[in-house]
Amino acid sequence: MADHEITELQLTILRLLWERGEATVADIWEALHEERGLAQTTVATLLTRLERRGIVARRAAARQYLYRALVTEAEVRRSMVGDLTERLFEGDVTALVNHLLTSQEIAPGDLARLRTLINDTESRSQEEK
Amino acid sequence: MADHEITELQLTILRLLWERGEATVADIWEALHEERGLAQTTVATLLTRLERRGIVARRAAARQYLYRALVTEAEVRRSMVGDLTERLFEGDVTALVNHLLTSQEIAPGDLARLRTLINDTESRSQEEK
DNA sequence: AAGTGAGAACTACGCTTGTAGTTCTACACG
DNA sequence: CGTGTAGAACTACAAGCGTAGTTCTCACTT
Repeated sequence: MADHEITELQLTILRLLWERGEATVADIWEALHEERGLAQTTVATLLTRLERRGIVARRAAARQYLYRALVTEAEVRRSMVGDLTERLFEGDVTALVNHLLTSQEIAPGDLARLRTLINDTESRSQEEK
Repeated sequence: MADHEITELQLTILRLLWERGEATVADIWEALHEERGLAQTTVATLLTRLERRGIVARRAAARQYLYRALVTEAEVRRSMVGDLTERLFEGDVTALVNHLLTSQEIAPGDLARLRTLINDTESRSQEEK
């Protein structure tokens, strides 16, 4: 939906929201400040900005706002993977897969799993007919 | 090599450099200003910044600098795809492929091509043994 | 030698990010 | 009823980006 460009930190926050459904600034901060050492105000700022961009929404609830994501993880993935495919491989998905096969470290066992995935996809699309 | 975060415009410029090997500001500008309507100084600024970041290098040549990329297309792809896989799929490449198969538009014919790719990769890794 | 013109260098500006301090507000408690 | 305080809102700041104008420099031309 919303035009993306989700940064790492934003994604981290979104992931927490997806996990929890709804969360307060304090919730997010608690989950984050261990590893990232962020201030609560930082988290609040981030959430406010995400809200302005229409990526999350919030509702008032007893003293604190409850935030929730307006985009799904699948949407973000689709959008980001799509962008990358477009940018780097002129939209050619098979070129991306080829890249994954050749220059990424793929465990040998993964090849078999991929074959299975492909077969499943194929039979699924067969059924749809 | 260099820590990335290559933006769209930067990638566009890099792509031109990869195509040409070396190019002047004017060359890049010429190739770009049709579609993007950029000023020459803009291109120059971009190249200067990329140089500062160690992503391109330049050498003086008769009145103008010749720029060339210090990173290869494969490196950038590896780095960017790797980042994305990490960010979005916790590094699980097969999860990325699965995503491509299920939620991206893959032409039916692509499935066969993918299978071939996998077979090739497999036999190639067999040979290496 | 002086001038001009192409290209490089410098400066600038609005925007977004990560980061966070400071101030405001309104409820709960005494 | 006054006040402390938690949480929200506002303000701030350095960096990097896209974008580009302005100034500087130096090699050729007259």
